[in-house]
Amino acid sequence: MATFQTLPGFREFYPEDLSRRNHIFRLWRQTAGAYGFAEYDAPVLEPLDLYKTKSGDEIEGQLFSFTDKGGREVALRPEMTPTVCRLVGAKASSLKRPIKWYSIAEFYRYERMQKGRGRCFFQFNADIFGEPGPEAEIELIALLTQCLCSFGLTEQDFYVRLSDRNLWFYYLEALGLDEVRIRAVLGAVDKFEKMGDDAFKAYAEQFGELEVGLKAKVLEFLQIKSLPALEAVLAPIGGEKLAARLGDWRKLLGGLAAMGLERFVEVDLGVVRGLAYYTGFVFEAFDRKGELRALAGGGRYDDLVQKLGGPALPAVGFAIGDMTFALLLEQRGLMPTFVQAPDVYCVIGGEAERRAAFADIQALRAMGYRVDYPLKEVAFGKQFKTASDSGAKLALIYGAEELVKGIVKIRDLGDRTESEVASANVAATVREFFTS
RNA sequence: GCGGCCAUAGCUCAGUUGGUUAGAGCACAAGAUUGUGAUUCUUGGGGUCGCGGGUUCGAAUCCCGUUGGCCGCCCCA
Repeated sequence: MATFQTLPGFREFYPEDLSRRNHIFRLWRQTAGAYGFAEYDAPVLEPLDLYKTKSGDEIEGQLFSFTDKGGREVALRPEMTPTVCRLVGAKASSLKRPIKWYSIAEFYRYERMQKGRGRCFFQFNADIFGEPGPEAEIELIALLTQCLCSFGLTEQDFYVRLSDRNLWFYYLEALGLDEVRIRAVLGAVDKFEKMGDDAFKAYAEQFGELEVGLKAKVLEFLQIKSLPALEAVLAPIGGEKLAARLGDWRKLLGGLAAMGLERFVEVDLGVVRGLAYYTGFVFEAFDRKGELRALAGGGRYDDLVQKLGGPALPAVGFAIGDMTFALLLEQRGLMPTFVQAPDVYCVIGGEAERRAAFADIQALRAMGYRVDYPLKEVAFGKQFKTASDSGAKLALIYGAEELVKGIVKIRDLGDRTESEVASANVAATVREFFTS
C-alpha cells in the first residue's frame, strides 16, 4: 500500500470534496460582496515575531514554525488578524474609510486533531477598520449571520452570543478590582461555563480566594441574558463610562433588531473569549443543539494595529472556520451533492466518425458548453449508458449511418426522443436546445 | 502535552478456541450485446491483514513497541 501518508491533520480534496468546499467559498464571496467587503489575500508564511508580538510565547507550541535557509524564524500563518493589521496599517492613511475587507484563506496550527479541528483549515475572515462605534459591529454581525443563512441555515440552527469585555472591565473596576485582577477574573469567566466553580481556582492561586460578595456579583453578571437585566444591574452603580457603554449596547442591539436579526442574537456575558487582544464587544456563533465547536468568533481589537507598528486604528473582525461549518451543513442536510455533469455527451462509432465529432466538440466547447466523449472505442450500448450516467442532457450520435447521410443524430437523454440535424447545424441546434 | 477506543480491498465490513491459497457487498473495469440507457448474468484487477519485533510447528487472530485514525481533556490566536 501507499508508502507515503498524508501528514496528520492535513486534508486532501478529491473532486467531490473540492466541489463542496467551492460551494461554501462561492456563497461566502457572494455574501461578502453584497455587504460591500473587498477581498484580499496575503502570504501563507510570515515572520514568527508577528505572532509572538501579539499573543506571547505559549502560542509557539501550536505554530508550524521553522528557520528558513536565510536564517529567518518563520511560521505558517495560524490566523489572519495580525497579517491584515499589517496590511491595513501600512497603507492606513491612503485607504478610504471605512475599510471593509474579507479573505478566504488556509491556516495551520500544530494541534491534536478532533471533530471540527485539524492542523489545516480554511477561514472566512471579515474585518472593519477605522470605525470606533458599534455601527461596525452591526455590519459584521449582520454579515456573519448572512454568511450562515445563505446556505439555508436559520435561527433554528445557530445563534450568536454577544458579550463585551469593556463592560466587564468597567463593571469590575467599579467593584474595586485593579487591571491585573480583572484579567484574572475574566479568565475565570471564560472557563466558567465548562468548569463551573473550578474556574476560579487559577485566580485563587494568584490572589487568594475571591471575596464572597464579589464573587456573587461576578456570577450574577455572568448570567445576564438580556439588555434590560443588564441595565437593571448597572443602574445602581452609575458612572459615565458605564452609561456610555450601555448606549453602545442599545445602538448595537437596536440596529440588529432593525435588520430583523434579533432572533439570532443572544446577550450572554459568559462569553469573553480567551484572546488577550479583544477590547470591546466580542461574539461567537454556535449551533443551537450545542453539539459542535464554535462556528465563528470575533470581536473588537482597537489596539492591535498600533501594537503591530501601524497607526492607532480601531478594528472589529470575525472568522468562520470551514470544518465545523461543513459539519453543520451536513447534519442539517444542507450540503448539496455536486455532479460534474457535461451538457452534451458524444456517442462515437469509429475513427472516421471521431474526426467528424471532433469538429463539433471543439466548436461547442468554445461556445462554453461542457462536452465529453469516450477517449477509446467503446460499444454503442456502453456509450449510451455512460452518457446517461454522466448526467448530460443531450447525446450527439456520430455513427457510420449518420456520417454517410451527412447528419448527426441528437438524442434528448431526458425524454429519449431523437432527431436528425445536418452536420453543419449541430452547434446552432445545441444552442437552441439549451437556450429554449 | 494527557486519557479511552480502534486499524483487514477504493468504500462498508465478515473472518470460529491461533490452523491449508484471507472473504462478501458496493464501486471500478471487461465480456455476454461491433447502433440506443437505470435490469440481469459471467469474468477481472485490486491486500506483504497499518508498520516493526516477539511467543508458537503455525499469527489477520495472542504479547510488546510504533505510526495513523476517532473521541474526550488541555488549548482554540
